[in-house]
Amino acid sequence: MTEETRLDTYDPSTLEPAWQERWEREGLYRSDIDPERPKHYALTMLPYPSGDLHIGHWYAMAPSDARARYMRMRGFNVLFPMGFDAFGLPAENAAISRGIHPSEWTYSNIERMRDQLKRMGMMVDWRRESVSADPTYYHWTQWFFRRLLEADLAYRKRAPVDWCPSCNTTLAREQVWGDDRRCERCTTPVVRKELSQWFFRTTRYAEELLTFSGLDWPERVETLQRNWIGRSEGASVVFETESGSALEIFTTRPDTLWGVTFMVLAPEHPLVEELMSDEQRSEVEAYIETSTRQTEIQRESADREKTGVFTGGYAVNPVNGERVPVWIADYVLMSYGTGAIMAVPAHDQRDFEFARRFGLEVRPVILPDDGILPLGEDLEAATTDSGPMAASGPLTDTPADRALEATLTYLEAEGIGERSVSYRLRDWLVSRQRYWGAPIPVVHCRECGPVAVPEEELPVLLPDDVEWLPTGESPLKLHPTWRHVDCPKCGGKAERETDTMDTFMCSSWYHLRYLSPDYDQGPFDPAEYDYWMPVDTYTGGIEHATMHLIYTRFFHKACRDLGILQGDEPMRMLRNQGIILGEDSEKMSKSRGNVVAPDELVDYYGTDVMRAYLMFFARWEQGGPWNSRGIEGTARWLRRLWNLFHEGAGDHPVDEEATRDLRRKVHQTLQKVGRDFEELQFNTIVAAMMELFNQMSEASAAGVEPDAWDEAWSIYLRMLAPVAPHLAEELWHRRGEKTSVHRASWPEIDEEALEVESFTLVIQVNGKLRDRLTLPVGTPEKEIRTRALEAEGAAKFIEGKTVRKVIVVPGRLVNVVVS
RNA sequence: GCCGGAGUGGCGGAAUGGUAGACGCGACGGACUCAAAAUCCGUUGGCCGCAAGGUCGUGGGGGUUCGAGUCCCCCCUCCGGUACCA
Repeated sequence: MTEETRLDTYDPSTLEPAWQERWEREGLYRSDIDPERPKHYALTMLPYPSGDLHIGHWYAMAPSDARARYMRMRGFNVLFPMGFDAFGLPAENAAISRGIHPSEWTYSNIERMRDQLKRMGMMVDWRRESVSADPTYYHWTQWFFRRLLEADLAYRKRAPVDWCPSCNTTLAREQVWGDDRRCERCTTPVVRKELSQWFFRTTRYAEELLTFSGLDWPERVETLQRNWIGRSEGASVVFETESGSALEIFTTRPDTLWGVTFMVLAPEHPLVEELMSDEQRSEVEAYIETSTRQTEIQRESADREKTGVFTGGYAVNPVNGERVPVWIADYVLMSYGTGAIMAVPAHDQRDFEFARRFGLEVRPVILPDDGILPLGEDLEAATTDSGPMAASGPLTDTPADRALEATLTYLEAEGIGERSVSYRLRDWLVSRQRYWGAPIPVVHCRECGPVAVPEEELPVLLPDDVEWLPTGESPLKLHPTWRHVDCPKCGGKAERETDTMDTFMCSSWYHLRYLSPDYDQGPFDPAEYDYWMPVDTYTGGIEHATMHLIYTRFFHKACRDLGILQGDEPMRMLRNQGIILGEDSEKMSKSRGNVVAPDELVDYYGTDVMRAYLMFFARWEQGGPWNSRGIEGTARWLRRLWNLFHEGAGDHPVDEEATRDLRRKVHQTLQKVGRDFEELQFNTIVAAMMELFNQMSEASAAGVEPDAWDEAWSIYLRMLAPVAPHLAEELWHRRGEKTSVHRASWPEIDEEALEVESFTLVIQVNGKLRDRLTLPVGTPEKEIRTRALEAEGAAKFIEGKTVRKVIVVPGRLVNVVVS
């Protein structure tokens, strides 16, 4: 190829496919276990095969690929695999609207996207490709489900769940987004439905999921997860009811126990039935009825007026023996804490509003700053005072900073309550009423209840012949024969579970399947696991902070506890790319017509230009609006680079200084590029290389030593290899190299070349820049000082003033303080 | 409301507490061309000035410091998350 293409213009359209073909033929990107070398597992989030590789995919993957390539040149044995998150709704919707089988739709999309990915020039070992819709894959998704079920980490319960009326399926809490509770996929507002569904016990790992030790994750993601998990410390306190049951509540303010004037239960609370008096029965039942209906319609805003009803029952406050009325209200949620609260209207705004609405007593028990306890009826809102406790029996006068601790100690000593922690995190709802997913490997038997499908019968295959009607029922339920089976336990008549699994279950372990996609003795080959795991660099969008990234951490920890794998965390380092917006700064969408089509750009500019521009155009973690003219700059850079390479340094007499300066710049750039690759600061990598290129241009005009020129190119092309792999390879071979630049190692920095003979001394007077001097390195401080004071630009600002102080920063600047 | 993050030229963006605006886009001027495009060279934060130079300048206000885009406090705006979570 080197001969034929020696035409002299940079033509990516011939050069790029030729190299791609050769790399594939030579197996350049195969990664195998090599105990001799340190490993590096680089991973980008599993793409959904939606049909075409869009600019967002490019943005996620091309810079990540450059980073992986850099790590490989640094001597790591790099695994950078790729696959597809192939189950999911769009495939099924295509079936419904166009009559194409979801499988056909999915696999033809995969074909196309695989080609597009190859065209990007990614360093992917395609032998390890995994597709989550393959039976050889979901076999193990089902196997994991079984293991979780055996360990009681999967369970089935009837509960009010979020239902998307457009997707016709339930959703996990994490998949309901925004103020108005919309479906994460299709933005339809969700509704509540009471259904029997499968859940994973993510809450069992709430505490452990809060620690991120040993992880290099963005602070932002950790915060999102912490908030999502929502840990609150407090006390659980038991109130006896007059009907004889124990009513347990959770509170973060046990120090206000003496201010309790009533209790509130969630309408669904199991004790409601027992507590309500005959007189209140009809009213209570009517309230329960309307509150259930209300949540079905839509969740109303938080600031609507409080509603509730008295149950007619009473409980006894364990700290003072007082009899307090028990109410029900929908501002208390069954799904948090114990579904019951003690109400302290004087110090909790929600309780306050409720008390005022229904004429309940308000009793302050925290002294305000003025030291005078107000009357409850005078308050206009719950107080946020932080004075000592008041009217609180034995704890009266306890100062605020000791109040919580003192109360907890008191409660424990008296046997009334104990320290307790509550989490906002809910268990993960994994049932989906859709066809195109991994079937839940369970059989329902009238005699034995839900029974796991035996391991040797896995996978439970999806039948091909199914009606895809958006009925709200699982399509598998409508299949004439599929669901009828014998119970694996008793042999009696039974039915298969017809729901499929949330696709987040598939993506919770794909990084493990990549290790050994053909392995059939288990989900992954332990030898591969031992060598490659954990993932060293994980890249993807921030939108998965509380979905995929919590699920996969939970999954990993659960599997660790089941003895399936080792280690506490699946992904050591995480980085998020931002979003590319349209040129109008709006989110890209077909309806807005602001979508950037990568294929067209690649046709026009080539992959290398595209890759380089994606690295350069914005801060990667931030993203931003696309600028189609900006790409010209990157294209120009590579074209000029091509030209300069072929023009050479020319025949000028050698300029020693230019030569020294060039070598210094080369090694400085090498240092900067290496540092920035480590931190995934892609934009400054390209900027630094452009700067070096500019200096090489100047140096060639000035005249440089051939050895220095040669060295510059040798280093330049290796730095370029991760960014523009095809161009770097082509020029590398044109220099006469016989092996691939992608097998070359990252250049070594020559510390000597970095040394400088002189430096610019900045002279400030009162902090303002007044002059600059070029001085030899090693100029004694005393001389620096005098030279600074005499410097022309500075002198006129010093004249006639008193020099108070002279700050000398060696090798950098002098600041003369005058007055 | 609460929890994060961000505000730097016309634009994208650079800057271990030490020369603000690297690099690129755009714009302007010039060369080449019959012409245009491409390419090449130069200029390009605002204001004052013929110039030398001066002066202002990193959302606003205060502070720490010899010195602040960078650290601290208060505020404003935008973006993201979350929201009757007891």
